[in-house]
This record gives sequence, C-alpha cells and structure tokens, in this order.
Amino acid sequence: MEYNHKDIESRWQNYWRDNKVYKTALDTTRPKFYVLDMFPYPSGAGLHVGHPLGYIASDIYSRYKRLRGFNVLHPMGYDAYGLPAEQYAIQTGQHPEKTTTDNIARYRQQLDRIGFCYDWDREVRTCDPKFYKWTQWAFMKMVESYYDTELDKAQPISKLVEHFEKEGSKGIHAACSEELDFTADEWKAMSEKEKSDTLMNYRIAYLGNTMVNWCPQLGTVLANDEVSEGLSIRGGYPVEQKLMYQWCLRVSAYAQRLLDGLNDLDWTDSLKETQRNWIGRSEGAEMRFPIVGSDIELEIFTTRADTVFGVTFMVMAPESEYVDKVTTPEQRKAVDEYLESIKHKTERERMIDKKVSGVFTGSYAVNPLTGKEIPIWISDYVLAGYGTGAIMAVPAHDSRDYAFARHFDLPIVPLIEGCDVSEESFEAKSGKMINSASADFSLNGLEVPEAIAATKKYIAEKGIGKVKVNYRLRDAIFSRQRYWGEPFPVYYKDGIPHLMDESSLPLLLPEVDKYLPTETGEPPLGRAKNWVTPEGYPIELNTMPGFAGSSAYYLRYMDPDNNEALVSKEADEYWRNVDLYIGGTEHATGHLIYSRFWNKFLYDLGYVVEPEPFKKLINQGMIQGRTNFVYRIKDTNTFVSLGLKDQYDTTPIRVDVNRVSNDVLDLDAFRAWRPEFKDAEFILEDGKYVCGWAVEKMSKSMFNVVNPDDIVERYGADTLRLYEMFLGPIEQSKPWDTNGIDGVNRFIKKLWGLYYKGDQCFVDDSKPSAEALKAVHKLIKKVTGDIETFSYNTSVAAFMICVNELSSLKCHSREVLEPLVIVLAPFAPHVAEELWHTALGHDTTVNDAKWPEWNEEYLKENTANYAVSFNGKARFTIQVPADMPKDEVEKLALSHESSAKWLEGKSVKKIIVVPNKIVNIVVG
RNA sequence: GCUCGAAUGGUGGAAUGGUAGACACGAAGGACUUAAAAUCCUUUGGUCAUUGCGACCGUGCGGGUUCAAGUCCCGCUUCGAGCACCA
Repeated sequence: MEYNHKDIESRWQNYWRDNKVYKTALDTTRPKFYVLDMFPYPSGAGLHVGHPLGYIASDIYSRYKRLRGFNVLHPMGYDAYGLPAEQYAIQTGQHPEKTTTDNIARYRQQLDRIGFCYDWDREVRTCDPKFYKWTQWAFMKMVESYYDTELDKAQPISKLVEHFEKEGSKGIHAACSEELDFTADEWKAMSEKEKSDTLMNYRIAYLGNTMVNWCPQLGTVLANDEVSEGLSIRGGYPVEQKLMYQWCLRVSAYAQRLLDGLNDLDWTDSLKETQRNWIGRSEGAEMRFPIVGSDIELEIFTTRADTVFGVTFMVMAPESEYVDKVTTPEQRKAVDEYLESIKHKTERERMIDKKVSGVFTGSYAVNPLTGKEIPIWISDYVLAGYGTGAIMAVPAHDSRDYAFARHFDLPIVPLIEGCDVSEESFEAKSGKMINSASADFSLNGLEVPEAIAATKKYIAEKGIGKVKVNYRLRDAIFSRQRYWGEPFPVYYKDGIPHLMDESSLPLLLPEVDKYLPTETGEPPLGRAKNWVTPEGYPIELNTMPGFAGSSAYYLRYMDPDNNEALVSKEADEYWRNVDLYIGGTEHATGHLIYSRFWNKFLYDLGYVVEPEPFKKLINQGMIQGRTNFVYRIKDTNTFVSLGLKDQYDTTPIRVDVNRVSNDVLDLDAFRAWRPEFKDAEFILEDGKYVCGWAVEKMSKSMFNVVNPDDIVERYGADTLRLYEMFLGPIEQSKPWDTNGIDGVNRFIKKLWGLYYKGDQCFVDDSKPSAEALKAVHKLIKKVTGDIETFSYNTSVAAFMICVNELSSLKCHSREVLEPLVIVLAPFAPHVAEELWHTALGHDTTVNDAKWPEWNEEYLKENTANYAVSFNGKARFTIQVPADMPKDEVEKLALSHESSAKWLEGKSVKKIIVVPNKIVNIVVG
C-alpha cells in the first residue's frame, strides 16, 4: 500500500462525520476543557491558506487534551452578520441571507477538507433567529439595568426608580451620562417622557444624544474601534463627528473592572497592554474655576495638579455646552465665525491640520490658587468627549498649550527650576517647583510628584476640586443604520421607547424590497412593510452592530439548542469559560473588550459563573502573501529570469503564484494564464526561469492567494497541517511560502515507510532496541512539552528526527510505532488514524487512545560528553561514563593531553562541571 | 510623543546563562537511471588552511556583569505593533 492522501483523508473524514466521533456531551465525570477559535465572517472569497493557521493550532491542542482524558469542547460557527453581504445585496439585489448561506457552505467544505475535530452539532450562526434571540435578550437586560458604582455591579433599574420615588437623585451611586439633580417630588411630577429620558441617563443600554462617528459613504455610524485615523476600517472612507440620538452601551462603567480583570488573564503582555491603552486610565484631579461676573464654574480635569500656579488661560472645546454661556456680546461674532469654520472640517481634516486656531470668548475665569483672572478661549485642540471638554492651560509644561500661547501671545510662567521655555515647553515630570506660592499655600522646592499630591490634598480640603480618575474608554455606539443585523426589540409609543415583551423574542428581521436607506433618509428597515407591533406602534429602525452577535457566542456553544435560556445553569457551571482562545490581534480593542464587558454584565446578573470569558488567549500571526514577479523587457513580450534582469531595462509584473513552483516559473502555465502572454519569450538562466518575490498582503489583486484546497489536493491535509505549524511560531506573522512543503511531505512518506513497504506491513511485536526506545521516548517528552507551550514548529522537527532515526535503525516494533502514532495524531490525524487501524490493527479510533508517558530510564545516556573549556573558551571534548562523579570528571579533564598547553605556566583557580555539558577550567 | 515587542546563515527558523545555527528549504557534489522525475548518500555561517589536522572571526551597534552572554544589565540604531491634540 502506497501512501495515498486522497484515499486516506476522504475515508477518515467520512468515518468521523458518519460516526459523530467528535460529538461532545456534558459529562461531569470527566474534567472539561474548552478550546475556541474566533469564528470567521464567511466572506465571498472563501478561506485562504492564512485562515487555518489558528484553527490548526487549536485543533492540535483539542486533540491533545482529549488524548489526555479531558472532555473537550471545540466548536465552530459563523459571524454571519456583516457589511460585505449587505453591500453585495445593494449591488445585486440578492438577499444577504442567500449569499451568507452560500458562503457558509463553501467555508464548511473547505474546513472539512483540513480534518478539524469540531463538534458541528453545536454550530452557531449569528444571523440565525434561534441565536439572535439571545443577543436581543441580553440587550433588553442591559436596558433594564443600571450600574451601581458602590456595589460595583449592574443592578435592576427598578431599584433606581424606587430610590427616585423616595429621595430623588440624592445619594444615588449610579454610572450616568450626566450628573442630574432632582428631588423625589420633582421625579413624581415628571411626565412619562421626562421619566423615560431621565432613566436613559442611567441605563446600561441607553438612548443618548452623543457625538458619533458618522460615515456618510457607508451611511452608518461606527464604533471607535471601527475607525482609525479618521477613516473607517472597512472601506477607508472619511468619518465625521455628528451629534445623533443613538443606542449606546455604557461600557465605560466597566472600565476599571475591565482593567483589573486583565491581571488574572493568561494573555500576552502586548495584548493586555493594547487593552490598557484603549481603556486609558489616567489619575488626576477635577477642579472648578469660577467665571468672573457669573455663577457658573468651569470644571476641568488635569493629571498635573502641581501646575495650577502656571495656568495662564483656559480653553474649551468648540462643542462644549459652556461656549454659549461664556461668550460675551462683543466676542459673539468672532466666536460664531470660528465655530462655523470648524464645523466644515471632517474629523480627519481636523487631525491632519495641526495649525493653531482658536478664539477668545471675552470671559475670564479666576485661578483658584493665585486669584488671578485668566482669559477663556475656544479651540479645537480640546476634545469635547474627554474629561469635561475644557482644560486649564499650562503653556510652560504642555506642548499644545505652549503652541497656543505662542500663537496668541499669552503669558508663559515656568514652574520648574532651571527649565528653559524660550523655545519649547518642558514636559518632564521631574524637578523642583518654583513660582508656585500663594498667601497660604506653597509648592516651591517640592519635587513634581510631591507637588501633585500636595495640591490634590489642598484642593480637596478647600473644596475647590477632588481627586478623579478618567478613562479614555467610551460608551459603545450600538445602533447601525443597516439592514443586515439584529433588529432591536424596541417600539415607540408617543415617541417614548418601550421594550417588547420577552416572550415575543426573537424579533425577526423583516423583508425589504431594497437594502438602501429610504428616500426620507431612514435606515433600510424603514422600507419594511408592517414594521409595527400588533398594536400598531412603530418598531426601531436601526439594527445592532457586528459585535453584538459575537459578544456572547462562546456561551451559546455550551448549550446551542436551549430555547429557554442563553445557556442553562448546568451547562454554564460545567463548561464555565473558554480555557484556550485562539484568534488574531485585530480584535484586541473591539470584540475582546465587548465580549469581556458583555460577560461581566451577565455575571453581575447571575446568568454566568465566571467573571472573565477567555482565560488563556493566543494570537496567531497573520499569514502574508508572497508575491512572485516576472520581468518583462520594456516594449517587448520577452521575460528575463531574475539573475539576468539587471542587464536589461525591465518592468516587474506580478504573476499568479499558483503558476510558480519554488520560485521557478512554469512557462506553459504562464503562457496559458492570459492571452497577452500566449507568445511570451523567455531568457532563462540554467534552463530555468527564476522569479523575484516580495512580501505583501495576501489578496486577489496581488495574485498571491494560495487556496488551502489546492494544497490539500496536491499534498494532503496532513501535510498542510504539519507545514503550517512548521513555518514558525504561531504568534508570529510570516509570509506564506510554498517552498519547503516538500520537506514535510517527504516526512509523511518516510513515516509511512516505517509501517508499510508495498503491500507488506512491517509492524511486529519484537523487542525494540535501546536506541529505538530512546528515539521515541525523546519524541514523546519533546512533543508533550511543546504542545503545552504551543511550540509546534519544534515538535514537527522532533517528528522528523525521530522518524529518521527509526528508519535508519530499521525499527518496526509495535512498542515503538504505537506511541509514535498517538503523539502524531493531533498533528496529522488522518495518517495517524489510518496507521492506527490498518498497521496497528486497532478497531477504535486513535482519539480514544491514551497519551503515552515517556520513561526517563530509556533516555539515560551511558556515556556523557563534556566540552572542556579554559576560561570559557571550549577547546576539546571528552567522553566518559554517564555516572562518573564530578571530581573524577575534573581529574580526567585536567590530565587530558590537550590540557597541558593551556595549563602551562598557569594555575587552576576554579573548575565548574555542568552535568553532560561542560567542564570549565578557570586558569590565571 | 508615550507604551510594548523584535533583530541569529542564501531563506523559514532552533538554542532552561553552559560546544550558536536543531529541523527544513535552497545550493553544490555523488549514487541509481538510456534520460528525466522520484529516491538515497555527502557537503553547506564566514575567512584562511586543507590529500592530516586545524586556526581565527562570528547572533543589529557600543559598553557592563559572569569562569561562561544570542540569552542578564545600561546606552544606542533599525524594524514592527498599539495608543495619540486624551490635558
């Protein structure tokens, strides 16, 4: 029997499927282990060779854990709502559901060919009503909750209502959009609409008038993580800031818990750091500056409380609500003109344009420490959304304030001894304070950190301000003006939003004639007929964003068919949370934040038992494309090989990588590729056409997409799996390079040759030699250690070494060949399964085998090699019996004939013997 | 600007502070073959030496700790990632 990957792989894939070999059930007698891949968005392009990288890694780990006796949950599903399907629908009129279903079918086919051990009975699709019922359900729970800042958890909104009834807003501790102040009587006197609006200020999912990222080209709002440098991540269209009435999630209330939770997670430092940056905690002080001739106080946030004595002016954001209140009649015209000029700029223009601009309001504030009057300005370098939307300007110690002061000729007061502010600001947080004293308070002579602490204490005592922590993390905007997403279970009665009854879930996505906004600018759901409740009230027209469906999907896999709960108590208590999560870094500030938030919310309400969803997380690197080039001599149809191209004037042209093998162009395939190359001529080197190459993003337009199907067809899934792991550490990004895959394929054939030659099976029950036992036990030890640390590339190398040793030893003993198959099974399951059954004669599947333990006895050496070195420079090697005591090794090393010349005229100061490694003789 | 990470042959990459370059690709030479493919064997960091041995230099750069540094410490350079008018 020759190794025939097509026959072996299709046979076993069918067997696994028909016998539901990978079906997982809740089994409290066995320890659980939950291994999860980030589920893919099923795009029209299908899988390329980069996608399976993480899936293979998690598959290996799942199979390994299973062989170790764990009950492994390893599911897969689809993040099926998304913009591409909707845009395709707009262009073609094809229902997004149709394209999505087709794409999923294609993905499934591609995934199946690689031989993954998913339990497909647990598949979820975010666009499936059975699934999105629970997305809508969680949203409703968020609407019905507020965040108690004292208990530090979500609470039912009814508790807050009770409090309002009794004491109004006095003494509440609830996260809110803005501080409100009302009495119980005022609350009771509110209209239904006013009450609704008031409660929106506290709900965890709330309707709010907020600055949103509006993308006109996409026709929808976007969350902060969907925007980068003022452009939409999808499509790269400009994004503007716009005040809109939108559903939001009060993620900011969870900022501190999201930050603290990171400490206990087994994630990479860089990913945790990314999340910490995104949450952006900064400790400082909030201070009030009274405005001259008014009872308004301007509130600011600063991390540099020590610099208050250097505040020479104040600046507020153009969008600040105080702008109107402090602008004097004389300055009104100038201010209006300035606001108008800002309004026309997009967010991106504002970011790029670093020119200093601003306008004086005409009003003055009082510096609470110096008592001096300072002017209040407006400038767009102050952001409305962060802190209080106003700042105290310290030009001597902040570069932005410095630039502003210089431009408008405002005073600059240095506060740190010896600093030079004639050219630029001094921003270092060190040095001794100067110029910082009033009648009853002085910071002079203190170091900066001491001064910060002293000022915080002082302002708190004086009632001027208080210590405050600010976060960069904003609430997530939860509405999208799109069709292809979850509808909100919300209807409007007299303009007041109401939740639908829980029993009416899921609220099904309605049919529409077109997937575009309506003529009046309403979202696509505005086209739906009868989009009203049975009572005739209109239903919300927005849909939920992509992250809604992906925030709790890992919980649904635990209990996918449950129609009574997101996940049953029993299933949740058994599976708990994800032990190992594998996916890309691109979700660091999106999905991985939202999911943690969502989980913490459900945890607060008692629906889940674990406060964190993903215990350990591995980020697989991106597989980049490796583009091949051919070089056409200008104005001809002649192509010159890489090594000779410098002799001609050439144009590099990207060539389909599938027509190139090991950088050598297949000439006929190239001629057949496109009509214009039909008559191409070639200048070869050594009879070959060698292509150039470059690393680029893997994409159709670069002609560098490699489809896993082609690799599986040619070499088999086992070769693909081993090769992807062999490329390098999984965390690392690397270009896909088909060069080298032959080496892995050769390994599998060589392995096969240990068991079979022609039709003859070699496996016998003979006693293996010590060398053979050693080879395989070394392998077991190495692979066991490697799997736990995800060093799969060195495991593959270990397999190669072991098989090479066994074939040169001509070892065919079952005692050696059986454990070899078991440890190989996670990596190359098809060939392992085949050998397990046919060559080794088992009738169970290799998945039910027991992971072998290595025996240290077999690994013992009977001789030990020592490198003998003098002052750290290795000079020669000695071989001694393994159990020779240290002092004898020393003696032997010193008496070796080669030692004489190193010892000549010198004395031995010290001898260091590292077992099996080195004898270092220190001479001097 | 702040934060984090990385840098090792022609290439991808190995190395608990202990003989750097495992394993693989590529390349060169050889065996088998009419020939090619496939397969197998040998060589492959550099320089010099070489029908014997060898010798010296080598992990981005400059210092340091150590008997011993790719690995630890300090200071740079370059590349990558995250955040960024965030006060």
